[in-house]
Amino acid sequence: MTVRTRFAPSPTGYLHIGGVRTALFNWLYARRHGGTFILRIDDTDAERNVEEALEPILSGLKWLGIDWDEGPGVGGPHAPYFQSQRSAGHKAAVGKLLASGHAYRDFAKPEELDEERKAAQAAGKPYLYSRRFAAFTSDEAARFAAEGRQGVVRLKMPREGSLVIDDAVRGRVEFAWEREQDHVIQRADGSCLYHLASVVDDHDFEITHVIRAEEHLSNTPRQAYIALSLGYPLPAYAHLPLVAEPGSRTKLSKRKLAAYLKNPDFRQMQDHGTRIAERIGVAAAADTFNPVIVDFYREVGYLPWAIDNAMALLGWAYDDKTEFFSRDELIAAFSLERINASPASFDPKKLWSVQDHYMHALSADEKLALMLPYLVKAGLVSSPPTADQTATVRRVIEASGDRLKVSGDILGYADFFLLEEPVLDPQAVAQKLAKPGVADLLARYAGSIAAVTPFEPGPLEEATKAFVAEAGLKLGDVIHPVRVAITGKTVGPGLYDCLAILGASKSIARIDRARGLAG
RNA sequence: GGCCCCAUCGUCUAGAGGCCUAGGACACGGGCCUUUCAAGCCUGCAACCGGGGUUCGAAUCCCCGUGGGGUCACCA
Repeated sequence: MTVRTRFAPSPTGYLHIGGVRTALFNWLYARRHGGTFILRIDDTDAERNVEEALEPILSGLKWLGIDWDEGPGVGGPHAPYFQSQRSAGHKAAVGKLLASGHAYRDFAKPEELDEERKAAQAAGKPYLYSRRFAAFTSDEAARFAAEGRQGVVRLKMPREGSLVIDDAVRGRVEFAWEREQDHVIQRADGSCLYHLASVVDDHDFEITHVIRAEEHLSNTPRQAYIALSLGYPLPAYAHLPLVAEPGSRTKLSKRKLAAYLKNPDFRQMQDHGTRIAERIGVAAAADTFNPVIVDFYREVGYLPWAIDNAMALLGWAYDDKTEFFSRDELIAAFSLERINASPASFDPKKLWSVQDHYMHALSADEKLALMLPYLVKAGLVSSPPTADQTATVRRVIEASGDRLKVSGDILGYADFFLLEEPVLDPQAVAQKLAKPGVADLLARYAGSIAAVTPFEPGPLEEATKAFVAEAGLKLGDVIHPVRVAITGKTVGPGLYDCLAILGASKSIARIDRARGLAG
């Protein structure tokens, strides 16, 4: 049997990080078993701008390297892959269910249903529809319709016995049929609902493994009932643990963003990303740009595989020590058996550290290719960058080392080299420059390095140490004010690197100018 | 509330009856290195929800509590 899995997002306008985990696991399982990974768009709820709402999802998956074998853009033998375009099949299935007595037309009004529900509640009994307005024959249906009632189609759920599924993550799970409601599968307007459509499409697509989040576990009985009634074989089920909020076990939801922002780690990640976004002209409104949404990571310059690797670790582990996997290694290592059953909370710090690890592993040239576009977008280099600019940025990247955690971080490390004048951080100026004697110190230091040749880190270090020794100072006494003088900041690459990258004339000019601000 | 799921350091997890004095990673604390900030190295702190069984032996199996979560739409 060829493994066939699917990810079936609704066009909501953004790709949620929890959805990424579900997509990733489906993809990994298919790849692991030489199977097929299918992308289906569950758009039965007829939204207005499906295309617009779908784009971020498709581009997000592509960016993450989660490629699909069948679906939008690539087609496939079971096209179309949009649920809204498969309604004929859904309606035919409803017809079959009706004909076989597994479903019925129902003419109850919402308020009548409410009444029953309330009565059951008052009696302290579990609610079960009386089927009072069920029409099992066309005569009955005609009579109800004559009363001006509207008909929907409901599942005629069994009222005894139970369903047992063998979930790949949870093991044996049993549901009593009598606890299941007669769910609506077709609306009065003839359109079909998700559960029906999903089961029919899964069967049409020959899906062998339904791998989805745990929130769907309690939907399984009605779906299994539909499948069984239609004579479909049941797929294997694997219900993944929920991706929970940072520091909690509650399902991660985009709607609760305000609460997440109270989490210091989440907040820090958000603020860091927002700072970068603002500099490159990306709209960074918190509700559309935050660490729950994949676009956030792409815009800010995280590495896609870092996100994948980090998400794979949410609810799954290979062993007691391996955490980093290449794409091929992850595929080879992945199995449903090793999925954990308990909810896993999303930890921004952990994601950050995985990102750090992968950024760390990149060569200067690889970083250059990723980071240069950020400088272009921020207007710090021309488009395309000149050879000089590129060379400077490359040196900055080398000098910055592991300080650059995401591609967008280059903005804060390269700007003072690329700008004619550094932007001075007032606090840095107050702390390091505005001290008595600093102006004089800077003048003497500028003089002492003016003649250094070549103007490179090694000789500069020697000259600086000699200067310090002669003046009877500590190294820090010189380095801190000089750093602020030439970069405007207190943090950055090593000072000798900064001087060398900037060059003798610019360095000395900046030191001279900073004397005006010094004490 | 009914049904279902879950329960090991703050977080992600390893652990399928003895390898457990419970391992790893992130975070956190201390130290080294050091011109800032990172990185790196050393080191420390920190968990089996509770109670009953079963067993020579339980984090692991069973039961009962407790706690947390999901779900109960003419949403997906």
